[in-house]
This record gives sequence, C-alpha cells and structure tokens, in this order.
Amino acid sequence: MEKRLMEELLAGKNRAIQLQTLLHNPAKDEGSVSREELAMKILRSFTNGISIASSCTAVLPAQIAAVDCVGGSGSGSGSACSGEGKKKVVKDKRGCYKRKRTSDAWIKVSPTVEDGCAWRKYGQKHILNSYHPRCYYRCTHKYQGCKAKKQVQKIKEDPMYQITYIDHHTCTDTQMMLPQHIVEPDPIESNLLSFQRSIHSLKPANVSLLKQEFEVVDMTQSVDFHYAKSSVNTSSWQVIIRSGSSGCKQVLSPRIPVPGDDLEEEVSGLYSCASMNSFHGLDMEVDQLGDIDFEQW
DNA sequence: TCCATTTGACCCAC
DNA sequence: GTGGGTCAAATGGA
Repeated sequence: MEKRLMEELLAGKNRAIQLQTLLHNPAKDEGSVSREELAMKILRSFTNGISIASSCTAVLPAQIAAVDCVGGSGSGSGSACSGEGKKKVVKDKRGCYKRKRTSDAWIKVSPTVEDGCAWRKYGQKHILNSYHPRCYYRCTHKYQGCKAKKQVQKIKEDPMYQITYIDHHTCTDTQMMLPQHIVEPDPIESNLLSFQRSIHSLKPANVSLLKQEFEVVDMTQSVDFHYAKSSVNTSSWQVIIRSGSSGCKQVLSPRIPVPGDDLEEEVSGLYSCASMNSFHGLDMEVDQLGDIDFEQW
C-alpha cells in the first residue's frame, strides 16, 4: 500500500509538471493531452492517494507527523519535532484526539452557516492544526429540552463551512424545519453515485476525510454527510452522502462484524452508484477493494 | 432588563 | 499531559 501510495503521488506530481508546462506554453495543448484531462488525472491521483492512505492509517500517522516536522510550521513546533524515543510516541498522538460520539450526528459542508433554525452560541475554541476556530451552538429552545447542537468550522479561505449537527431538534419551533435528508437510509436508491473504494476505517471521525475528498471535486455543491448506527442493537455505522443540489445520495453499508472487531472503530464500505453528474472526479479504480488486508482487522 | 456573545476556566476522554 | 467540548461570569446591544 505504501508503494502504491508513493506511485499515485509521483504520478500526480508528474502530471502536475505536465500541466505546468502546458500552462506556460499553451501551444502544446493541441494534439496532446488537454489541460482538463491532466487536471482530471491529477485529481484522480490524489484522490486515489487519499484512499490508499486511509487504508493504512495504522502506519501513516507517524510518517505524516515526520513529514510535518520536515516541513516545519515555524514557531512553537520545534520542540514537538525534536522529541525522541518514548516522548515521541506521545507527541505523535497529538491532534488525533477525537471524542466518541454517542448520539446521532451528521456533517454538512455548506457555503453558508444559515439553516433556518435558531441557534445560540455557547463556545468557541481554536482547534489544533486548524486556522479557523470552531464555534459551538445549541438550540435556542433548550428550555423545551431540545438537545440539538451544532459545531461550525470554517474550512477554507473561501466561504465554506463544515457544520456538524448533533442530535435532532425536539422543540416545536424547529420540528417543521428539520432537513429533509434526515431519514432512514435507503440502500436501494436509484439515484446513487457510482464509484468504489477501499476504506480501512470508516468511522464518524473519518467522515471528515470523505468530506475533504468531495470538497476537492466540487466546491460549489452543498454536501451532507450523515452517519448513524445502522440499528439500535449494533455497533455498525452507516454513512450517507448526499449532494444538496442534485439529490444524489450514497449509502455506505457496514460489513458484517466478526469476532475480534473493534466494532466502534472499524467499518468498511462499498460504494455503488449510477449518477456521475456531480462527482465525476471520483471514478476510482474498481480493483481497490482487493487491496484490503482483512487480516489486519 | 433581557438576551446573545465572548472568553477564560474547567472537565474529561484519550 | 493534552486537546476538544462545555460552563459560566463578564460584557455589550437592543
């Protein structure tokens, strides 16, 4: 997997160089690979790279941390990179902390934070490795016992926000405003996206990784990510990805758990679909599932 | 006066 | 020990 990841990254780099050459000398565009094709191939390389990286999360974090040290973000990071031995193990875990969610939650990527509901801000935190702070909101009608909350984080310089909704509104004022996508997943949906990939650890915390992939493909779309327990009595998660404007929906069904699984942590996904109009850049290679090392699980 | 926002402190999972 | 999430006093605007 590491070898494949390096190959994808190198392929992406080479295509980027080709694209740079084309941009500097547009005359070469005719008769050869077009800039659009190159851009698509670059995108595909990095998308595949992300897919492979997510499949070997047990190995990559330390390596990525090492790369970060080489890159060096300047002040304050020096000591974090100079650690050795036992101390380094602790530092490698920094920034990876994610609290387990015990309630229903879903992620929406939107150019606006407005959703028609009344929210009250109750906190703001600077998140490690994030340039923008994360804002915490709860439903204004908490006196009605409404537990709905949301977290808003600006994810790019462009007005694009990652909004994490936690729990549904129970207050009467917002019942009518509940997003239409908060429904039971329907695996047999005719309007599905179509691509296939391997996911070593698809879990709530990693939905943001999926989100980032979609972001790269189409920044103009409002995309919802919703994850929930597939049933009350299981620890398996289902993830639904829906494009706001096209209505395309994708359901990632969990595999059947086997003894020894960390059920809270591990879910594999197989995507299937038919509509490519919104996420045409995600036509991944169909043989990637063969790369999953089930023995690791 | 009421309500929303800000922000430092605190709690707790990791 | 650290980072993410929440609390609550202080502050400001209507």
